[in-house]
Amino acid sequence: MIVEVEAYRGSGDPASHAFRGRTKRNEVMFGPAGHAYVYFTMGVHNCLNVTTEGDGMPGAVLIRAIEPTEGLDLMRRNRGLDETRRLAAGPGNLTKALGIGRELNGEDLVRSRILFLERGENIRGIGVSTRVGVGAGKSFRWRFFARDNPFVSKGKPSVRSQNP
DNA sequence: CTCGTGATTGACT
DNA sequence: GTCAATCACGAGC
Repeated sequence: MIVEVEAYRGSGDPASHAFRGRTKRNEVMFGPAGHAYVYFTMGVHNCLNVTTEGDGMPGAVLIRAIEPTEGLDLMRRNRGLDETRRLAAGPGNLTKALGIGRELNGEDLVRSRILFLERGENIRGIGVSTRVGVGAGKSFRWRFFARDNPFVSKGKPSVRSQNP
């Protein structure tokens, strides 16, 4: 169950990979909505996004944390960690737990049998904050998370914010 | 618990 | 050459 996400857009969002236009890395952000955008960062981690907008309008939602509900053993093995609360708390941890790599970049999440989303219960009590790891000047309050859910990551939002 | 720091690849300027 | 949509770990409180 997804418990923490952040939104990114190309136009008017300096923190977005797509802010300065189309590149080899970010091209799936410019494609149709509902595809996986997987990128590698900090020399170590992959991060999973779901594209939005589409039709030449770049956009994506970064999946930052999930509450594991099944496949716990596999996730523990992938992470080399026992503690359930931290298995998939944080975008890098999440992709490692689920075994998601850049080979899934561009995957059609509507049609794929490998990677897809299912509808679950609506989450009650959604918190809003600035995005994690984004410079203060670029920080819209576009992080959304399940309040009081222990599986949300411990990343610190930046202090200042401005919503367009 | 919080804070500071190093790791390590590759995309972009 | 710069630096990033991060994480783990160790020191200190």
